Amino acid sequence: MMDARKFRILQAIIDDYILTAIPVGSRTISKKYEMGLSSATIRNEMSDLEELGYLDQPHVSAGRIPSAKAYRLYVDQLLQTGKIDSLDAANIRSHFSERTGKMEDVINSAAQVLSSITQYTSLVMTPSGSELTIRTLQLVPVTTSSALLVIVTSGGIVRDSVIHVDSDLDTDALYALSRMLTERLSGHTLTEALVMLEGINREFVQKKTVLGGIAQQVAQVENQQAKTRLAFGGPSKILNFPEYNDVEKAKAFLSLLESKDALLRLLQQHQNVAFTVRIGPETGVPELKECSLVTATYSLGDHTHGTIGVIGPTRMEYGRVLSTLSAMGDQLTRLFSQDKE
Amino acid sequence: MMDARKFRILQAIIDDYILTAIPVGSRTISKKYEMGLSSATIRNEMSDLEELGYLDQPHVSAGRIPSAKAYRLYVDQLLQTGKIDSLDAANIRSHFSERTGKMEDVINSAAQVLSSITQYTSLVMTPSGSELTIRTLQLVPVTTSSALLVIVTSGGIVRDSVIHVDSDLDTDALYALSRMLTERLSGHTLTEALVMLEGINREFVQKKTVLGGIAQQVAQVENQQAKTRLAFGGPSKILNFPEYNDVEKAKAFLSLLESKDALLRLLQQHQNVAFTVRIGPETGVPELKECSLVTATYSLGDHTHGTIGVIGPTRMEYGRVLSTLSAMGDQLTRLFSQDKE
DNA sequence: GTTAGCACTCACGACAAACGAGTGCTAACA
DNA sequence: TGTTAGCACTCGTTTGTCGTGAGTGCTAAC
Repeated sequence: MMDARKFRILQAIIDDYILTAIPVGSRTISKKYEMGLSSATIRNEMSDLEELGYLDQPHVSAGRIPSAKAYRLYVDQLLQTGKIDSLDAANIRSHFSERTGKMEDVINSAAQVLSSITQYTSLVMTPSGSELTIRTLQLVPVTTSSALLVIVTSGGIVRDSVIHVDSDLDTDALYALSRMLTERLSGHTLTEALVMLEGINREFVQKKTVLGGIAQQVAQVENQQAKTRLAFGGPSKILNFPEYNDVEKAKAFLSLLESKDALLRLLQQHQNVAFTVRIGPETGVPELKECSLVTATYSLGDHTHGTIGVIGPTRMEYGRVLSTLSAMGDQLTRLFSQDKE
Repeated sequence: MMDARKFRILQAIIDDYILTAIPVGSRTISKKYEMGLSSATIRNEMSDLEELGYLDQPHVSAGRIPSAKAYRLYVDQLLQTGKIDSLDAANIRSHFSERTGKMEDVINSAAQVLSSITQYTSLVMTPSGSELTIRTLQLVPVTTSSALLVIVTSGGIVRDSVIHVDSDLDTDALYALSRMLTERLSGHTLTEALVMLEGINREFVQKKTVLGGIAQQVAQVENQQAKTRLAFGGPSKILNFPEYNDVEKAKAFLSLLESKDALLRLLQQHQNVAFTVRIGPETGVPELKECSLVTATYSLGDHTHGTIGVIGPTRMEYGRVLSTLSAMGDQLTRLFSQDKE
């Protein structure tokens, strides 16, 4: 039913459609891609391919366009043969030299680079808070009644937020408290830390306000709000593609991006797989039914993984995107493993 | 040449056009806005107004649309009579209750609220670094060779970034250094601090790496990169307006937003004026020649000012936007003056 | 199994006609 | 002298028609 020749033809159709975004006809295939077959033969094969569900026909007098099922086949093939070369590695390294160690800056910068290389909208996500272990806690006075709580976690990730503190705590007292907390909590995950903080809270009742604030903040870091965990690059890049020439569609897409929570959920779905390709309806998000989402992961060295990804039209250059993501993932992994020392 | 009646007619035309975005004809004015005048009279007046440069005519059989000059007159009138009521104050307060003290969070949240109330794209900018005075400096160890430099400035603004440190400095040493630096630099502006750091650097030659890193970072905070100083809300809101139904225009607009530097420059131009209204070409930015930019300022209590603004089509609801900005400015000012204590 | 040929379908662009919103001008009116 | 009714005119928009061409499916011959 699906022999090698059909597959070659399907591949040609997909390649052509990815390039041009216009429905491809039998003549195009027989002439542009040297198959040694006449258009009539191609036509018969295309008819079969349509029956098998790999091709759609916008209307009877137009060419065919690949279905989601076709892209799925195409991508599976791509992943299997593993033609993912890390050619762009050098390119990425050159763009990505600035070594600020702050997590937020890193993911922003990574997203920027990713979208400028791929020319698609890109997403970069930090590991979920619950997987991280604490390295240092420190309180920095801001006003007499508030302080900045800095939490340094494994992989050199820094999170901070302002909390209320009892006003009788001066800089030195805050520092002492910080050292105590660091000593006790260091090496534990945020989830564990939360439990331990309960105990500490009972122990130092007179410091209730601060400790309560800290616990609250740790909890917030744990199920981190979308805003800081997710960065994206080139959101308006989607407008470069003819399938988004419709303003309504564009608005729906951009609005989706603005509500980062939905995206976070999407990226978190398959957090442990090295590569993920979700094509059109496979994303499960109505706004993305004409988009594909390709993701890869990077490692922080200690079993925690972050996710990077690219969103574009279903007729995405999967090969190029996959290899770029792969290279970027490696780069990020290297960056964070350096930090560990 | 420009009597009261003409002005009333012009105002009606502007109001109508702001509402509908379609060229308004003489009949509409005479019927919808009860002028007690026939369409023929209005017609004569409109002809005069066009000659005076207040109205444009897309083509001969269409109605008239207000020119930039007309909006200018309209807005000046608005500002003069000062009909800017802070009606939305309660609304803003309700949206804006969360009191995280971190500057980045505050401006993001403010931008969000602003765009959700006005339904335009909003901008919120922190004061420029050079105006701020230092309150606290603190180093938090991240890895053995890097630390997070936290700079707390006047108004409770917190900036942080990772720097390299000499590896022989442990947590306590970093703390001691932090206290010393805070004691010396506290109360000085960032610009002054830079000069002083040079001196300190000569004094403690053995701490060259850290001090150098700090100086570099202070300098970077001073002419702060756009990324952290500027937040915007609802970037895709512009797509709701028919004048941006063209994908090309939309792309140009969104790309401009993505390069935050250009916007920063624009917002900084009139930093000290309470209100600014720049209409179409007045912005000086080609991409914004069909947009208006309205800004207001908020105060951090100590002579430093931040800017908030709204970008929308030239037919913007100036009155509503101005009063919303005014209310939001007050709210932010109050927020930061609380922080001061 | 492959291919040439041919009738058929149908989106798309061009062109024309009908439409109508809005104008400017003129003449009559208060 | 200012206002208004009336009317011819303009011109963008809408609607309809038609020709064109890309592409198809089917049939028959190789």
